[in-house]
Amino acid sequence: MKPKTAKAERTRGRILDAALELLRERGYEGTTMRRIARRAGTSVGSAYYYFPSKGHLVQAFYARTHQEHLAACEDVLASETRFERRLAGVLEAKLDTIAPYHRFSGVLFKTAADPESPLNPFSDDSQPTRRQATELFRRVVEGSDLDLRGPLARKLPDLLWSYHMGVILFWIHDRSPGMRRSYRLAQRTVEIVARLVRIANLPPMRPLTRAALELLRELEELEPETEALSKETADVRTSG
Amino acid sequence: MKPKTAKAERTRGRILDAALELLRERGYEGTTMRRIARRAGTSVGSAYYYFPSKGHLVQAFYARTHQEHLAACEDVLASETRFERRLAGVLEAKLDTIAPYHRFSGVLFKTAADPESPLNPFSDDSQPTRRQATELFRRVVEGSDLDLRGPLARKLPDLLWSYHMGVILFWIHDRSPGMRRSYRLAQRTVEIVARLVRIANLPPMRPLTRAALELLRELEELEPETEALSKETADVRTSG
DNA sequence: GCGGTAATTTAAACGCGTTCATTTTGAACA
DNA sequence: TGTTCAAAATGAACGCGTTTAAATTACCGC
Repeated sequence: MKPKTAKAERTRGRILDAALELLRERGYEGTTMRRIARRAGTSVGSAYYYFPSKGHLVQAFYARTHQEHLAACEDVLASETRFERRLAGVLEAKLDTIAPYHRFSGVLFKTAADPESPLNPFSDDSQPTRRQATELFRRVVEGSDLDLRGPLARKLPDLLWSYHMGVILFWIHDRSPGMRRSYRLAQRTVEIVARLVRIANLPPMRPLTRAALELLRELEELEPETEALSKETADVRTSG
Repeated sequence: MKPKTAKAERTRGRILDAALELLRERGYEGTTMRRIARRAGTSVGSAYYYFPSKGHLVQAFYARTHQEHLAACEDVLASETRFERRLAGVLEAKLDTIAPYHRFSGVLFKTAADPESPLNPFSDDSQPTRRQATELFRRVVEGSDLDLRGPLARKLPDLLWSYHMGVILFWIHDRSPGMRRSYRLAQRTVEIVARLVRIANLPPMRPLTRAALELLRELEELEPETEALSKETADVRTSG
């Protein structure tokens, strides 16, 4: 529910602030709806009046860390032109940004695998954040020394986003001090990814590259619903 | 808690049966501990006497579907020798096996991303199941026409297991009728994976392959704890 | 300022997973 | 057969996320 009065605006703000504070201080499980309400000086029902679920509050938390990540990327994206450096810079900035939340990252990120959850990166609720994320990887590619054309150029940002989610999945399970292994994984896989991308369009690899891109295209074609259709086709589907 | 009397054995069995039935009938959320206890003709405390948490009951459910999957793979592993066919057969058998559980798969599999959860495939509780799974992919490779040697041969089963988890992640989010897109993804990526594996040891790809395998080795070296150490090192760590 | 109506706030309630003090059971031994 | 005691079973209780009916508040046209 969007606030419609000035006071409501303030209440909503207090709830969100309380939630973000508590998530930082106590992690996901330690952040209960009752505690959020108490700190915000309101009632639990009020929190639900503005946010449909606890997950939506966490979603706001994600959005904020994503903003921090974007800011942390600006330097490297402005100064580096080598693809490897740009990609590594973005990934390291990401790991730096999310580092404070590692101890409760599991619960925080696990729900991302649940198709019903608002935290799922493919859900409608996450679309703005995800769009911004692939946009970031588009900048990584376009400002780099890679000279790509054709379908690979179009699809690469999405592929890099998926790859970056893989790094995060690894990070979630990383128990090494300072998440050393995750930084190492990022560094080393960046080298490999860059080499793969650079040779993808060379003659010996062309058929394989073509097959992979063709697969992506086909899967998109089979995509059951995109944002625009979902409402109109709902009735059609049930009657068909 | 392990049952120590014949009657206890029966109680434990009734609880497990009730849980598996309900998971099939009503999915994860519909399967409450109270309902499990009622159907088993016992109390909720009793269920907790034998199973530490609801997650451990689900873990038993996993183990059973994995057994079904193994059985469903026997035919193709006995008759086919082409690597592509063996891998595709195993993946299709997997999708077939888990198909009945798709509607509640999200909640069922999401917890796999939580490092604290007993369902996490890297957790100690899941180790037997995971060992069996990589063992399955070892059979896929070893009974095939692939002529591999060296580190790639040793690591390939683990890599295939990770790849297969990726297919499952896709399947969880797949909303197409009959999970068409997932089957298609499996078919097509198998072709790509097979081609990648076959060319990995060819001269032009050697350096890249070597780099990737070196990365795997290094990450294993940094691995913070393996099953054997965890207890002894716990004290050391806290005092260091 | 006032009254009406829509927006906001509240507290109680629900069912959930989990815990625990307590009671009951049953097998081994006298 | 009766006694003992670990094993097994119980149900009330806790805090959680979420829902809801009812009460209160803020705003707008008079």
